[in-house]
This record gives sequence, structure tokens and C-alpha cells, in this order.
Amino acid sequence: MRRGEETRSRILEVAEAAVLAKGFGGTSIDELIAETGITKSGFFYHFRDKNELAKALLQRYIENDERIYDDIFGRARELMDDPLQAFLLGLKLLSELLSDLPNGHPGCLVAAFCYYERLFDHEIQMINRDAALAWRRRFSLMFEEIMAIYAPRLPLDADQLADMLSSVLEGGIVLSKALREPNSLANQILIFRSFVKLLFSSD
Amino acid sequence: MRRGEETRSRILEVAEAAVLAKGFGGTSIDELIAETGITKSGFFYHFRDKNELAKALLQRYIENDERIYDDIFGRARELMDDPLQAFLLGLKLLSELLSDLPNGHPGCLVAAFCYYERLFDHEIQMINRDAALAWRRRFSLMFEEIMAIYAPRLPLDADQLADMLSSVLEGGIVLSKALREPNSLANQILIFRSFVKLLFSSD
DNA sequence: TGCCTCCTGCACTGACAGTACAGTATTGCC
DNA sequence: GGCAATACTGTACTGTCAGTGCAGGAGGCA
Repeated sequence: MRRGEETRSRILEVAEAAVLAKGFGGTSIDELIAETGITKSGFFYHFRDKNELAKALLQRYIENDERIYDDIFGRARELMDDPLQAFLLGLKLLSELLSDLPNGHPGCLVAAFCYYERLFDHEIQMINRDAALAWRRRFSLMFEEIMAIYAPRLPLDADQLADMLSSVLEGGIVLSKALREPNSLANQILIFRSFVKLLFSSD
Repeated sequence: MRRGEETRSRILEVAEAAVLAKGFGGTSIDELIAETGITKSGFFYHFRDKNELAKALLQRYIENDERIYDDIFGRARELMDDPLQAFLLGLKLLSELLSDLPNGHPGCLVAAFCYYERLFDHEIQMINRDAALAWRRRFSLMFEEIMAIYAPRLPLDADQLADMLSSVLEGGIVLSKALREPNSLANQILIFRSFVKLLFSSD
């Protein structure tokens, strides 16, 4: 019972790193069991097939991702009375968190799975879609709170701004990987942050 | 001579669509030769191995990508005397081009290959890096031209703004794929465009 | 006529995703 | 202590896939 869960999560941990580095199609089960120290039968005891591994991997990643955002923006909201200041602090904290990763962001599974879509079943595609919609909802709520107080200098709605933040995050990950400049992502977040500041400035 | 080139480019065309839909690891050579109508030996006559296919695929994609940007921003520059107006027109043309694609952007090979990096040789990783650096150079030159005339409202340099545009493009592709909203990318470009307008407005 | 380009056909190898199923060690519960 | 569920191991197999090696053939062109 307890031991089973531990083995399962060890497989997922090894698999996540491998998938982010080599893609899902480039990650073999044989390789995962070798690194985890179990047998093939053991692997298939935990996951019916590779698709089920993908599903578990994605769900685990999304849960962790949400927890990180809850922590960062929750803490920022507690520290600041003003929603704009809280959001700006949250972005700052996020960029600092990413700067502290020595090898940069390891990659986003949602993005990795976007480029593998046709080989996954419909359920995984929906989990991926829900994750992107959750980002939109999360950030959109923050922008709505800000807009209740501050008038933006551009006629943008909260959803558009939320999607822009998601885009900058996802694109920043891709770009920092392609450029081999781990700090590029944290930098992009700060630039977006100063844009938000400008957008809601009364000057 | 002529016939060989034609077969080779037919393979590349089929392969590009497959790789963007299923990832490189999820695309089999058997599948490519079935769709192209040649034999396995024929495939290996044109490409030594799958890595060389990847290289040719990436180079072809980047050349095409550069040609599109040359066309769009070149035309915009001819139509407008002012570099800011030319850039804003270019972004508008780009978003319209992407809106006209019925299924949305098919995906960026540079991004797809980022999530497969460890299985490619060093050369491919460098081609990918050069492509991202070329985007930076291209957009940076435009921002420099703009900044020679207009003072930005934020203390950003041209490279940072260039990388932000690349991020929005790459992230917009990922997000529109994840959300299954093909128009999301074009929308993001227009939002970035209005940010640029605000940044260089004298108001 | 002969060489070069552009393939086809065939017969392999080794890695990998499963499938099937029998057996076993450990653990929790009654 | 016995029993059953959990969490595996071991073995043996299938089909797909990347890649190798090599012989040979069709068509163009010099």
C-alpha cells in the first residue's frame, strides 16, 4: 500500500525528467525501469500502458504547477493590500524562483505534450486544455481585481492579459531552452511585469 | 538530379507535418515512406539516418520562416516611412496571415526540437540556437530603428523587446495548441502590438 | 557504351512497446 | 497463525521500428 505509492512516484519522478529532456516519444520504458531499479512487469503493474504513464505524469505536473502558483501569488496577496502591488510582487517572486534554478526551467509538460498530441488519447488532450484554461482563470481573476481599482491604458480584457502571461511563460521556456540562456525566462517575466506596471500607471 | 531533389523535398514535406503533429520521436520512417510512396532504401539514400532528416527538416523550416518574415516586414517597411508604423503594420499583417490559417499555426519546429534536445547531436542544437538568435537580431534591428526616433516609456533595450516578441510568438503557438483555440496566437500578436504602441506613445 | 544518379528488393540486427502468465515476498487484517 | 491482497519478479513471446548491407536495375547524358 505505502510501498506501492512510493515506487509509483519514483517512476513518475524519473519519467518526468526524461520526458522533459527527450520528449515522450524519445523516452523508453526500458530506460525508466533501469533507472528506477524495477522490472518491466513491475512497471506495467503500476501503469497499463505508456499512455497511462503520460496521464499520471501530466496530472502530477499540473498539480505541482498549481501548488507553486498558489504559494507565490497567495503569499504576495497576503503581503500587499493592493491587488496590483500583490500581482507585481508575485511576478517578482516568480522570476526570482526561476533565477534560482541552476539549469533554468526544466520545461513544461503541457507544452511538451502539445507537440505529441496525435499520439495521445482524447482524455490527455482535455487535461492539457483544462490546465491552460486554469492558468487563464487564475491570472484573469487577478487582473479583474486590479481592473476594479485601476483603469488600464489599453482596452484589454482580463482574459487577454491572462493569456499573454501564459504565452510569455511558455514562450520564455522555449526561448531559454533554444538560446541556452537559462535566465532568459526570468528576464521575460520582469519585462512583462514592467508592461503591467505601465498599463495600470495613472501618470 | 532533378528527380532526386523532388523526392527529397516530398519526404521533407510529409515529415514536417508528421513531426509537428506527433513529435519527432513519435514519427516513424516506415510511416514516412508509406506516405511518400518510396522504399526504405530510397529513404536512406537521401538521409543517412533520422538525425540527418531532423537537420534537413529544421534547416528547411528556418529558411521558410525567415522568408515569411522578410516578406511581411519588408513589405510593411516599404509601405511606411516611419519605422514604428512599419513595425506595427508588420505585426498586423502577421496576425492576419495567421488568422487565415484554417487550423491555426501548425507548430514551430524549433520549439518541438527543444523538447527533444538530448537525443539530437550538438549540430542540431546549434542550428536551433542560431534560429532563435536570428529572431532576436531581426526584431532587435527594428526596435533599434524605432528607438532612434521614439523614446520608450520603459527602460528596455532592443534585445529584450525582440526576445519578448519571440516569446509571445512561441508561447502563443503552444497556448493556441493547448487551448484548441487557433485564433489565440493572432490575438496575442495584436495585444503585443498595442503594448508596443503604448510603449512608444508620446501622450 | 559506360558511368552516374536514383532508386528497388531482400535479408538481416537490435531496441523497444507491449502481452501473458506463473510464481513470490511482504504486509495488514481477522 | 492463516488468508488474502498488494507489490512485485522472471520468463518467454509478438510486432514495430531504426538502421545496415549489398546486389541490382531504370533512366539520363557524355
